[in-house]
Amino acid sequence: MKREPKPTLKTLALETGLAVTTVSRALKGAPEIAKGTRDRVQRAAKAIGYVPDRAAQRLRTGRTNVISFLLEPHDEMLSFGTMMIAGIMESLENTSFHLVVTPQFEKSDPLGTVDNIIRNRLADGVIFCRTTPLDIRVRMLLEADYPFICHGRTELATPHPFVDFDNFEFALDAATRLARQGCKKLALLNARQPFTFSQHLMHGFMTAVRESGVSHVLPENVSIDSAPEAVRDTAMTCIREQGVDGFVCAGESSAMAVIAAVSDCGLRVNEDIGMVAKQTTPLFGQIRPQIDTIYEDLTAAGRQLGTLLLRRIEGAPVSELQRLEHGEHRYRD
Amino acid sequence: MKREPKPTLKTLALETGLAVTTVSRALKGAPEIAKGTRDRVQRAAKAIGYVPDRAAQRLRTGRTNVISFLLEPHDEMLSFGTMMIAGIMESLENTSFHLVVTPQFEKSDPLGTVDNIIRNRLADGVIFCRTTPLDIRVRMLLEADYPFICHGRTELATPHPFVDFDNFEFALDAATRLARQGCKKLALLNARQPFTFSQHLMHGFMTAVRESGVSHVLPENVSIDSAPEAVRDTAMTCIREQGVDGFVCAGESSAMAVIAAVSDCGLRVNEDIGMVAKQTTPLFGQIRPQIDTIYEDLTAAGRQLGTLLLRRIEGAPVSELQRLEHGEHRYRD
DNA sequence: TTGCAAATCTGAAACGTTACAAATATGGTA
DNA sequence: TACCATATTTGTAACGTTTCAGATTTGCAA
Repeated sequence: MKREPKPTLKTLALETGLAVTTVSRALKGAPEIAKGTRDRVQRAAKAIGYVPDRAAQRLRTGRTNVISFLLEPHDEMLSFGTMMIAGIMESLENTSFHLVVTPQFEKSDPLGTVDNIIRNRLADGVIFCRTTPLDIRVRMLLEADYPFICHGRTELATPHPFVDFDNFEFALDAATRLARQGCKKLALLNARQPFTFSQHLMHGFMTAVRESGVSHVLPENVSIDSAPEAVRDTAMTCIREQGVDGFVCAGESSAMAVIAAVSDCGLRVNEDIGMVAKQTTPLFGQIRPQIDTIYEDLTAAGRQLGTLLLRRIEGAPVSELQRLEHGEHRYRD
Repeated sequence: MKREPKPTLKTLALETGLAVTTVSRALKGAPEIAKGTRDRVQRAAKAIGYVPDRAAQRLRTGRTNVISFLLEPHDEMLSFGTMMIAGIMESLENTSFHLVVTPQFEKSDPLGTVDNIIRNRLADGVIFCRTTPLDIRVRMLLEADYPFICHGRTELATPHPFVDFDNFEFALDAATRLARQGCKKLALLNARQPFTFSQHLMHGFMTAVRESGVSHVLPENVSIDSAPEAVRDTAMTCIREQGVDGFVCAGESSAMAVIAAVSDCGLRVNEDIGMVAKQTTPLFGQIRPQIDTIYEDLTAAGRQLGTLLLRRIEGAPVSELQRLEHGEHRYRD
């Protein structure tokens, strides 16, 4: 690998006849460096294309200029990761931060992953998703006073930065709409138990059920993380054996499975069986028959997560770093 | 942020009564360190949870222990990124490498991104996708003799590592199948021109068309990157005005758009209009009506990319670092 | 002219690691 | 016992940056 020596502060010092220290300070615009010198150094730096060495900076200052994003690679929603990442990247543009994606296989203890980051100062801040009510990662990071932000809320007493989607509202609106459409028995295809947002979904769903007086079913063996085949089978059982005529789907994947189930039952979506699903990709608007959806913008969420985390790193108070986003109705009519 | 001082080589040296140098070499199992000493040091390291400081190593050795993955965040196939990343991560497990995702907005010059990586040695190796026949990134990296691997091939004279999917074969098989099913006029929903694999697709498609004597259409205003609405409109035009009765879809998103188009024309997929699509997510198996697909395993591709790149970094010859993967037929019968 | 504060600039040390040359210990042979 | 080769360990320097304390220069009042 060819390597013409990279320009360093020393190069610049030689070039300008100044001391390394002076060059360093001039580049970051320190006020005790004469204006003329500052300009001269900065011009020289631009000219030879100087960029500070991250490793050296990191070694010296302890700042890594890295944001670590914990990703469960086999997430049910494949597009989830990319959209989040796209958003985070946008928020990091024009900063010196790099985005490191750290695998967090669910079975392998999240503890180890986070502990590793904390103890070896692998990042200046951490972002993660799929938050649980008593999330161990949140507890560890709070304990270490390490900057982080998560997608989803916890039930912990200590407030912490988060970005969440209002899943209560989503499920409430969705179920209410189905009831208004005349559905008599609703099913909720929920997220997996451990995640906080599954409780929000459930709560919203049950509130609507109660308010509108319809009956309901909560399939237990299956979640939006389950294999689509399993979801489809469960949905068919709901339809055939339990008289369900309306589904609230918390994910696109399970929505497709429900559509498949309806079709495989010889019934028609919307006509015979009502559906409202959460939509997170534009793609889903092309599904036929079209269904009512409520849109969650994950790229925007990623952008928020990144932006707020940067603020957190700069020391902003937690109270300014909490966001609850709302869904956008995309109903057919 | 609480910081109990991280154990370093010095800590270990004090603890064991050895010199820092000795500790360093003992930890990497250098043969000139007495067996007993090595064991002692390694045990001590384990005990206090010593992990070498990445910044210091990087500064000293020039090795970054970083793989940079160039990602176009607004890719047409949202799941693409996550699946690739999942694969790359798997290949990096149990190595000291971290995965840095570097944004590569298509309009913003890829030149800058790659040049930055090369000049500032931001990574030990680079992975990217959406390769073009005369890909500028490939040329720059070859020129700099910088380790990299790409998803897709080029037409450059210098051989280089790659992992590609046999899109020629895919399009050939898909079109042939449609012709056998009795379709008379086929359309190819291709990738965008600039990418090498669009030529492979075209070539495979045309070969099948020629061999089976059917007629064909190559919609030009639209690609698998286009908005689904545009694809759908084009597909409807194909069906209504050009008599197309079979589609080869190079992507899931456009496949859904075609299904929508067929449905919106009041026709039935498979019965009236034949389709074969490339499938890259399990989700797509739930689409109704079911359609014939050929499966491309992107996670496996990511795994390959990572593994081969690591070999490249270790100096393996290019000839061992080229792979062409084949699709897996998922036909309905 | 002298003195002194303010304005600029500089040198040395340190972050944690590895490479190199050199020092010491060990064992065996003359 | 003296000596040398081998085995093992050590000290120093360097990677590129920032920080700290200190050095030099400048301008101006006395």
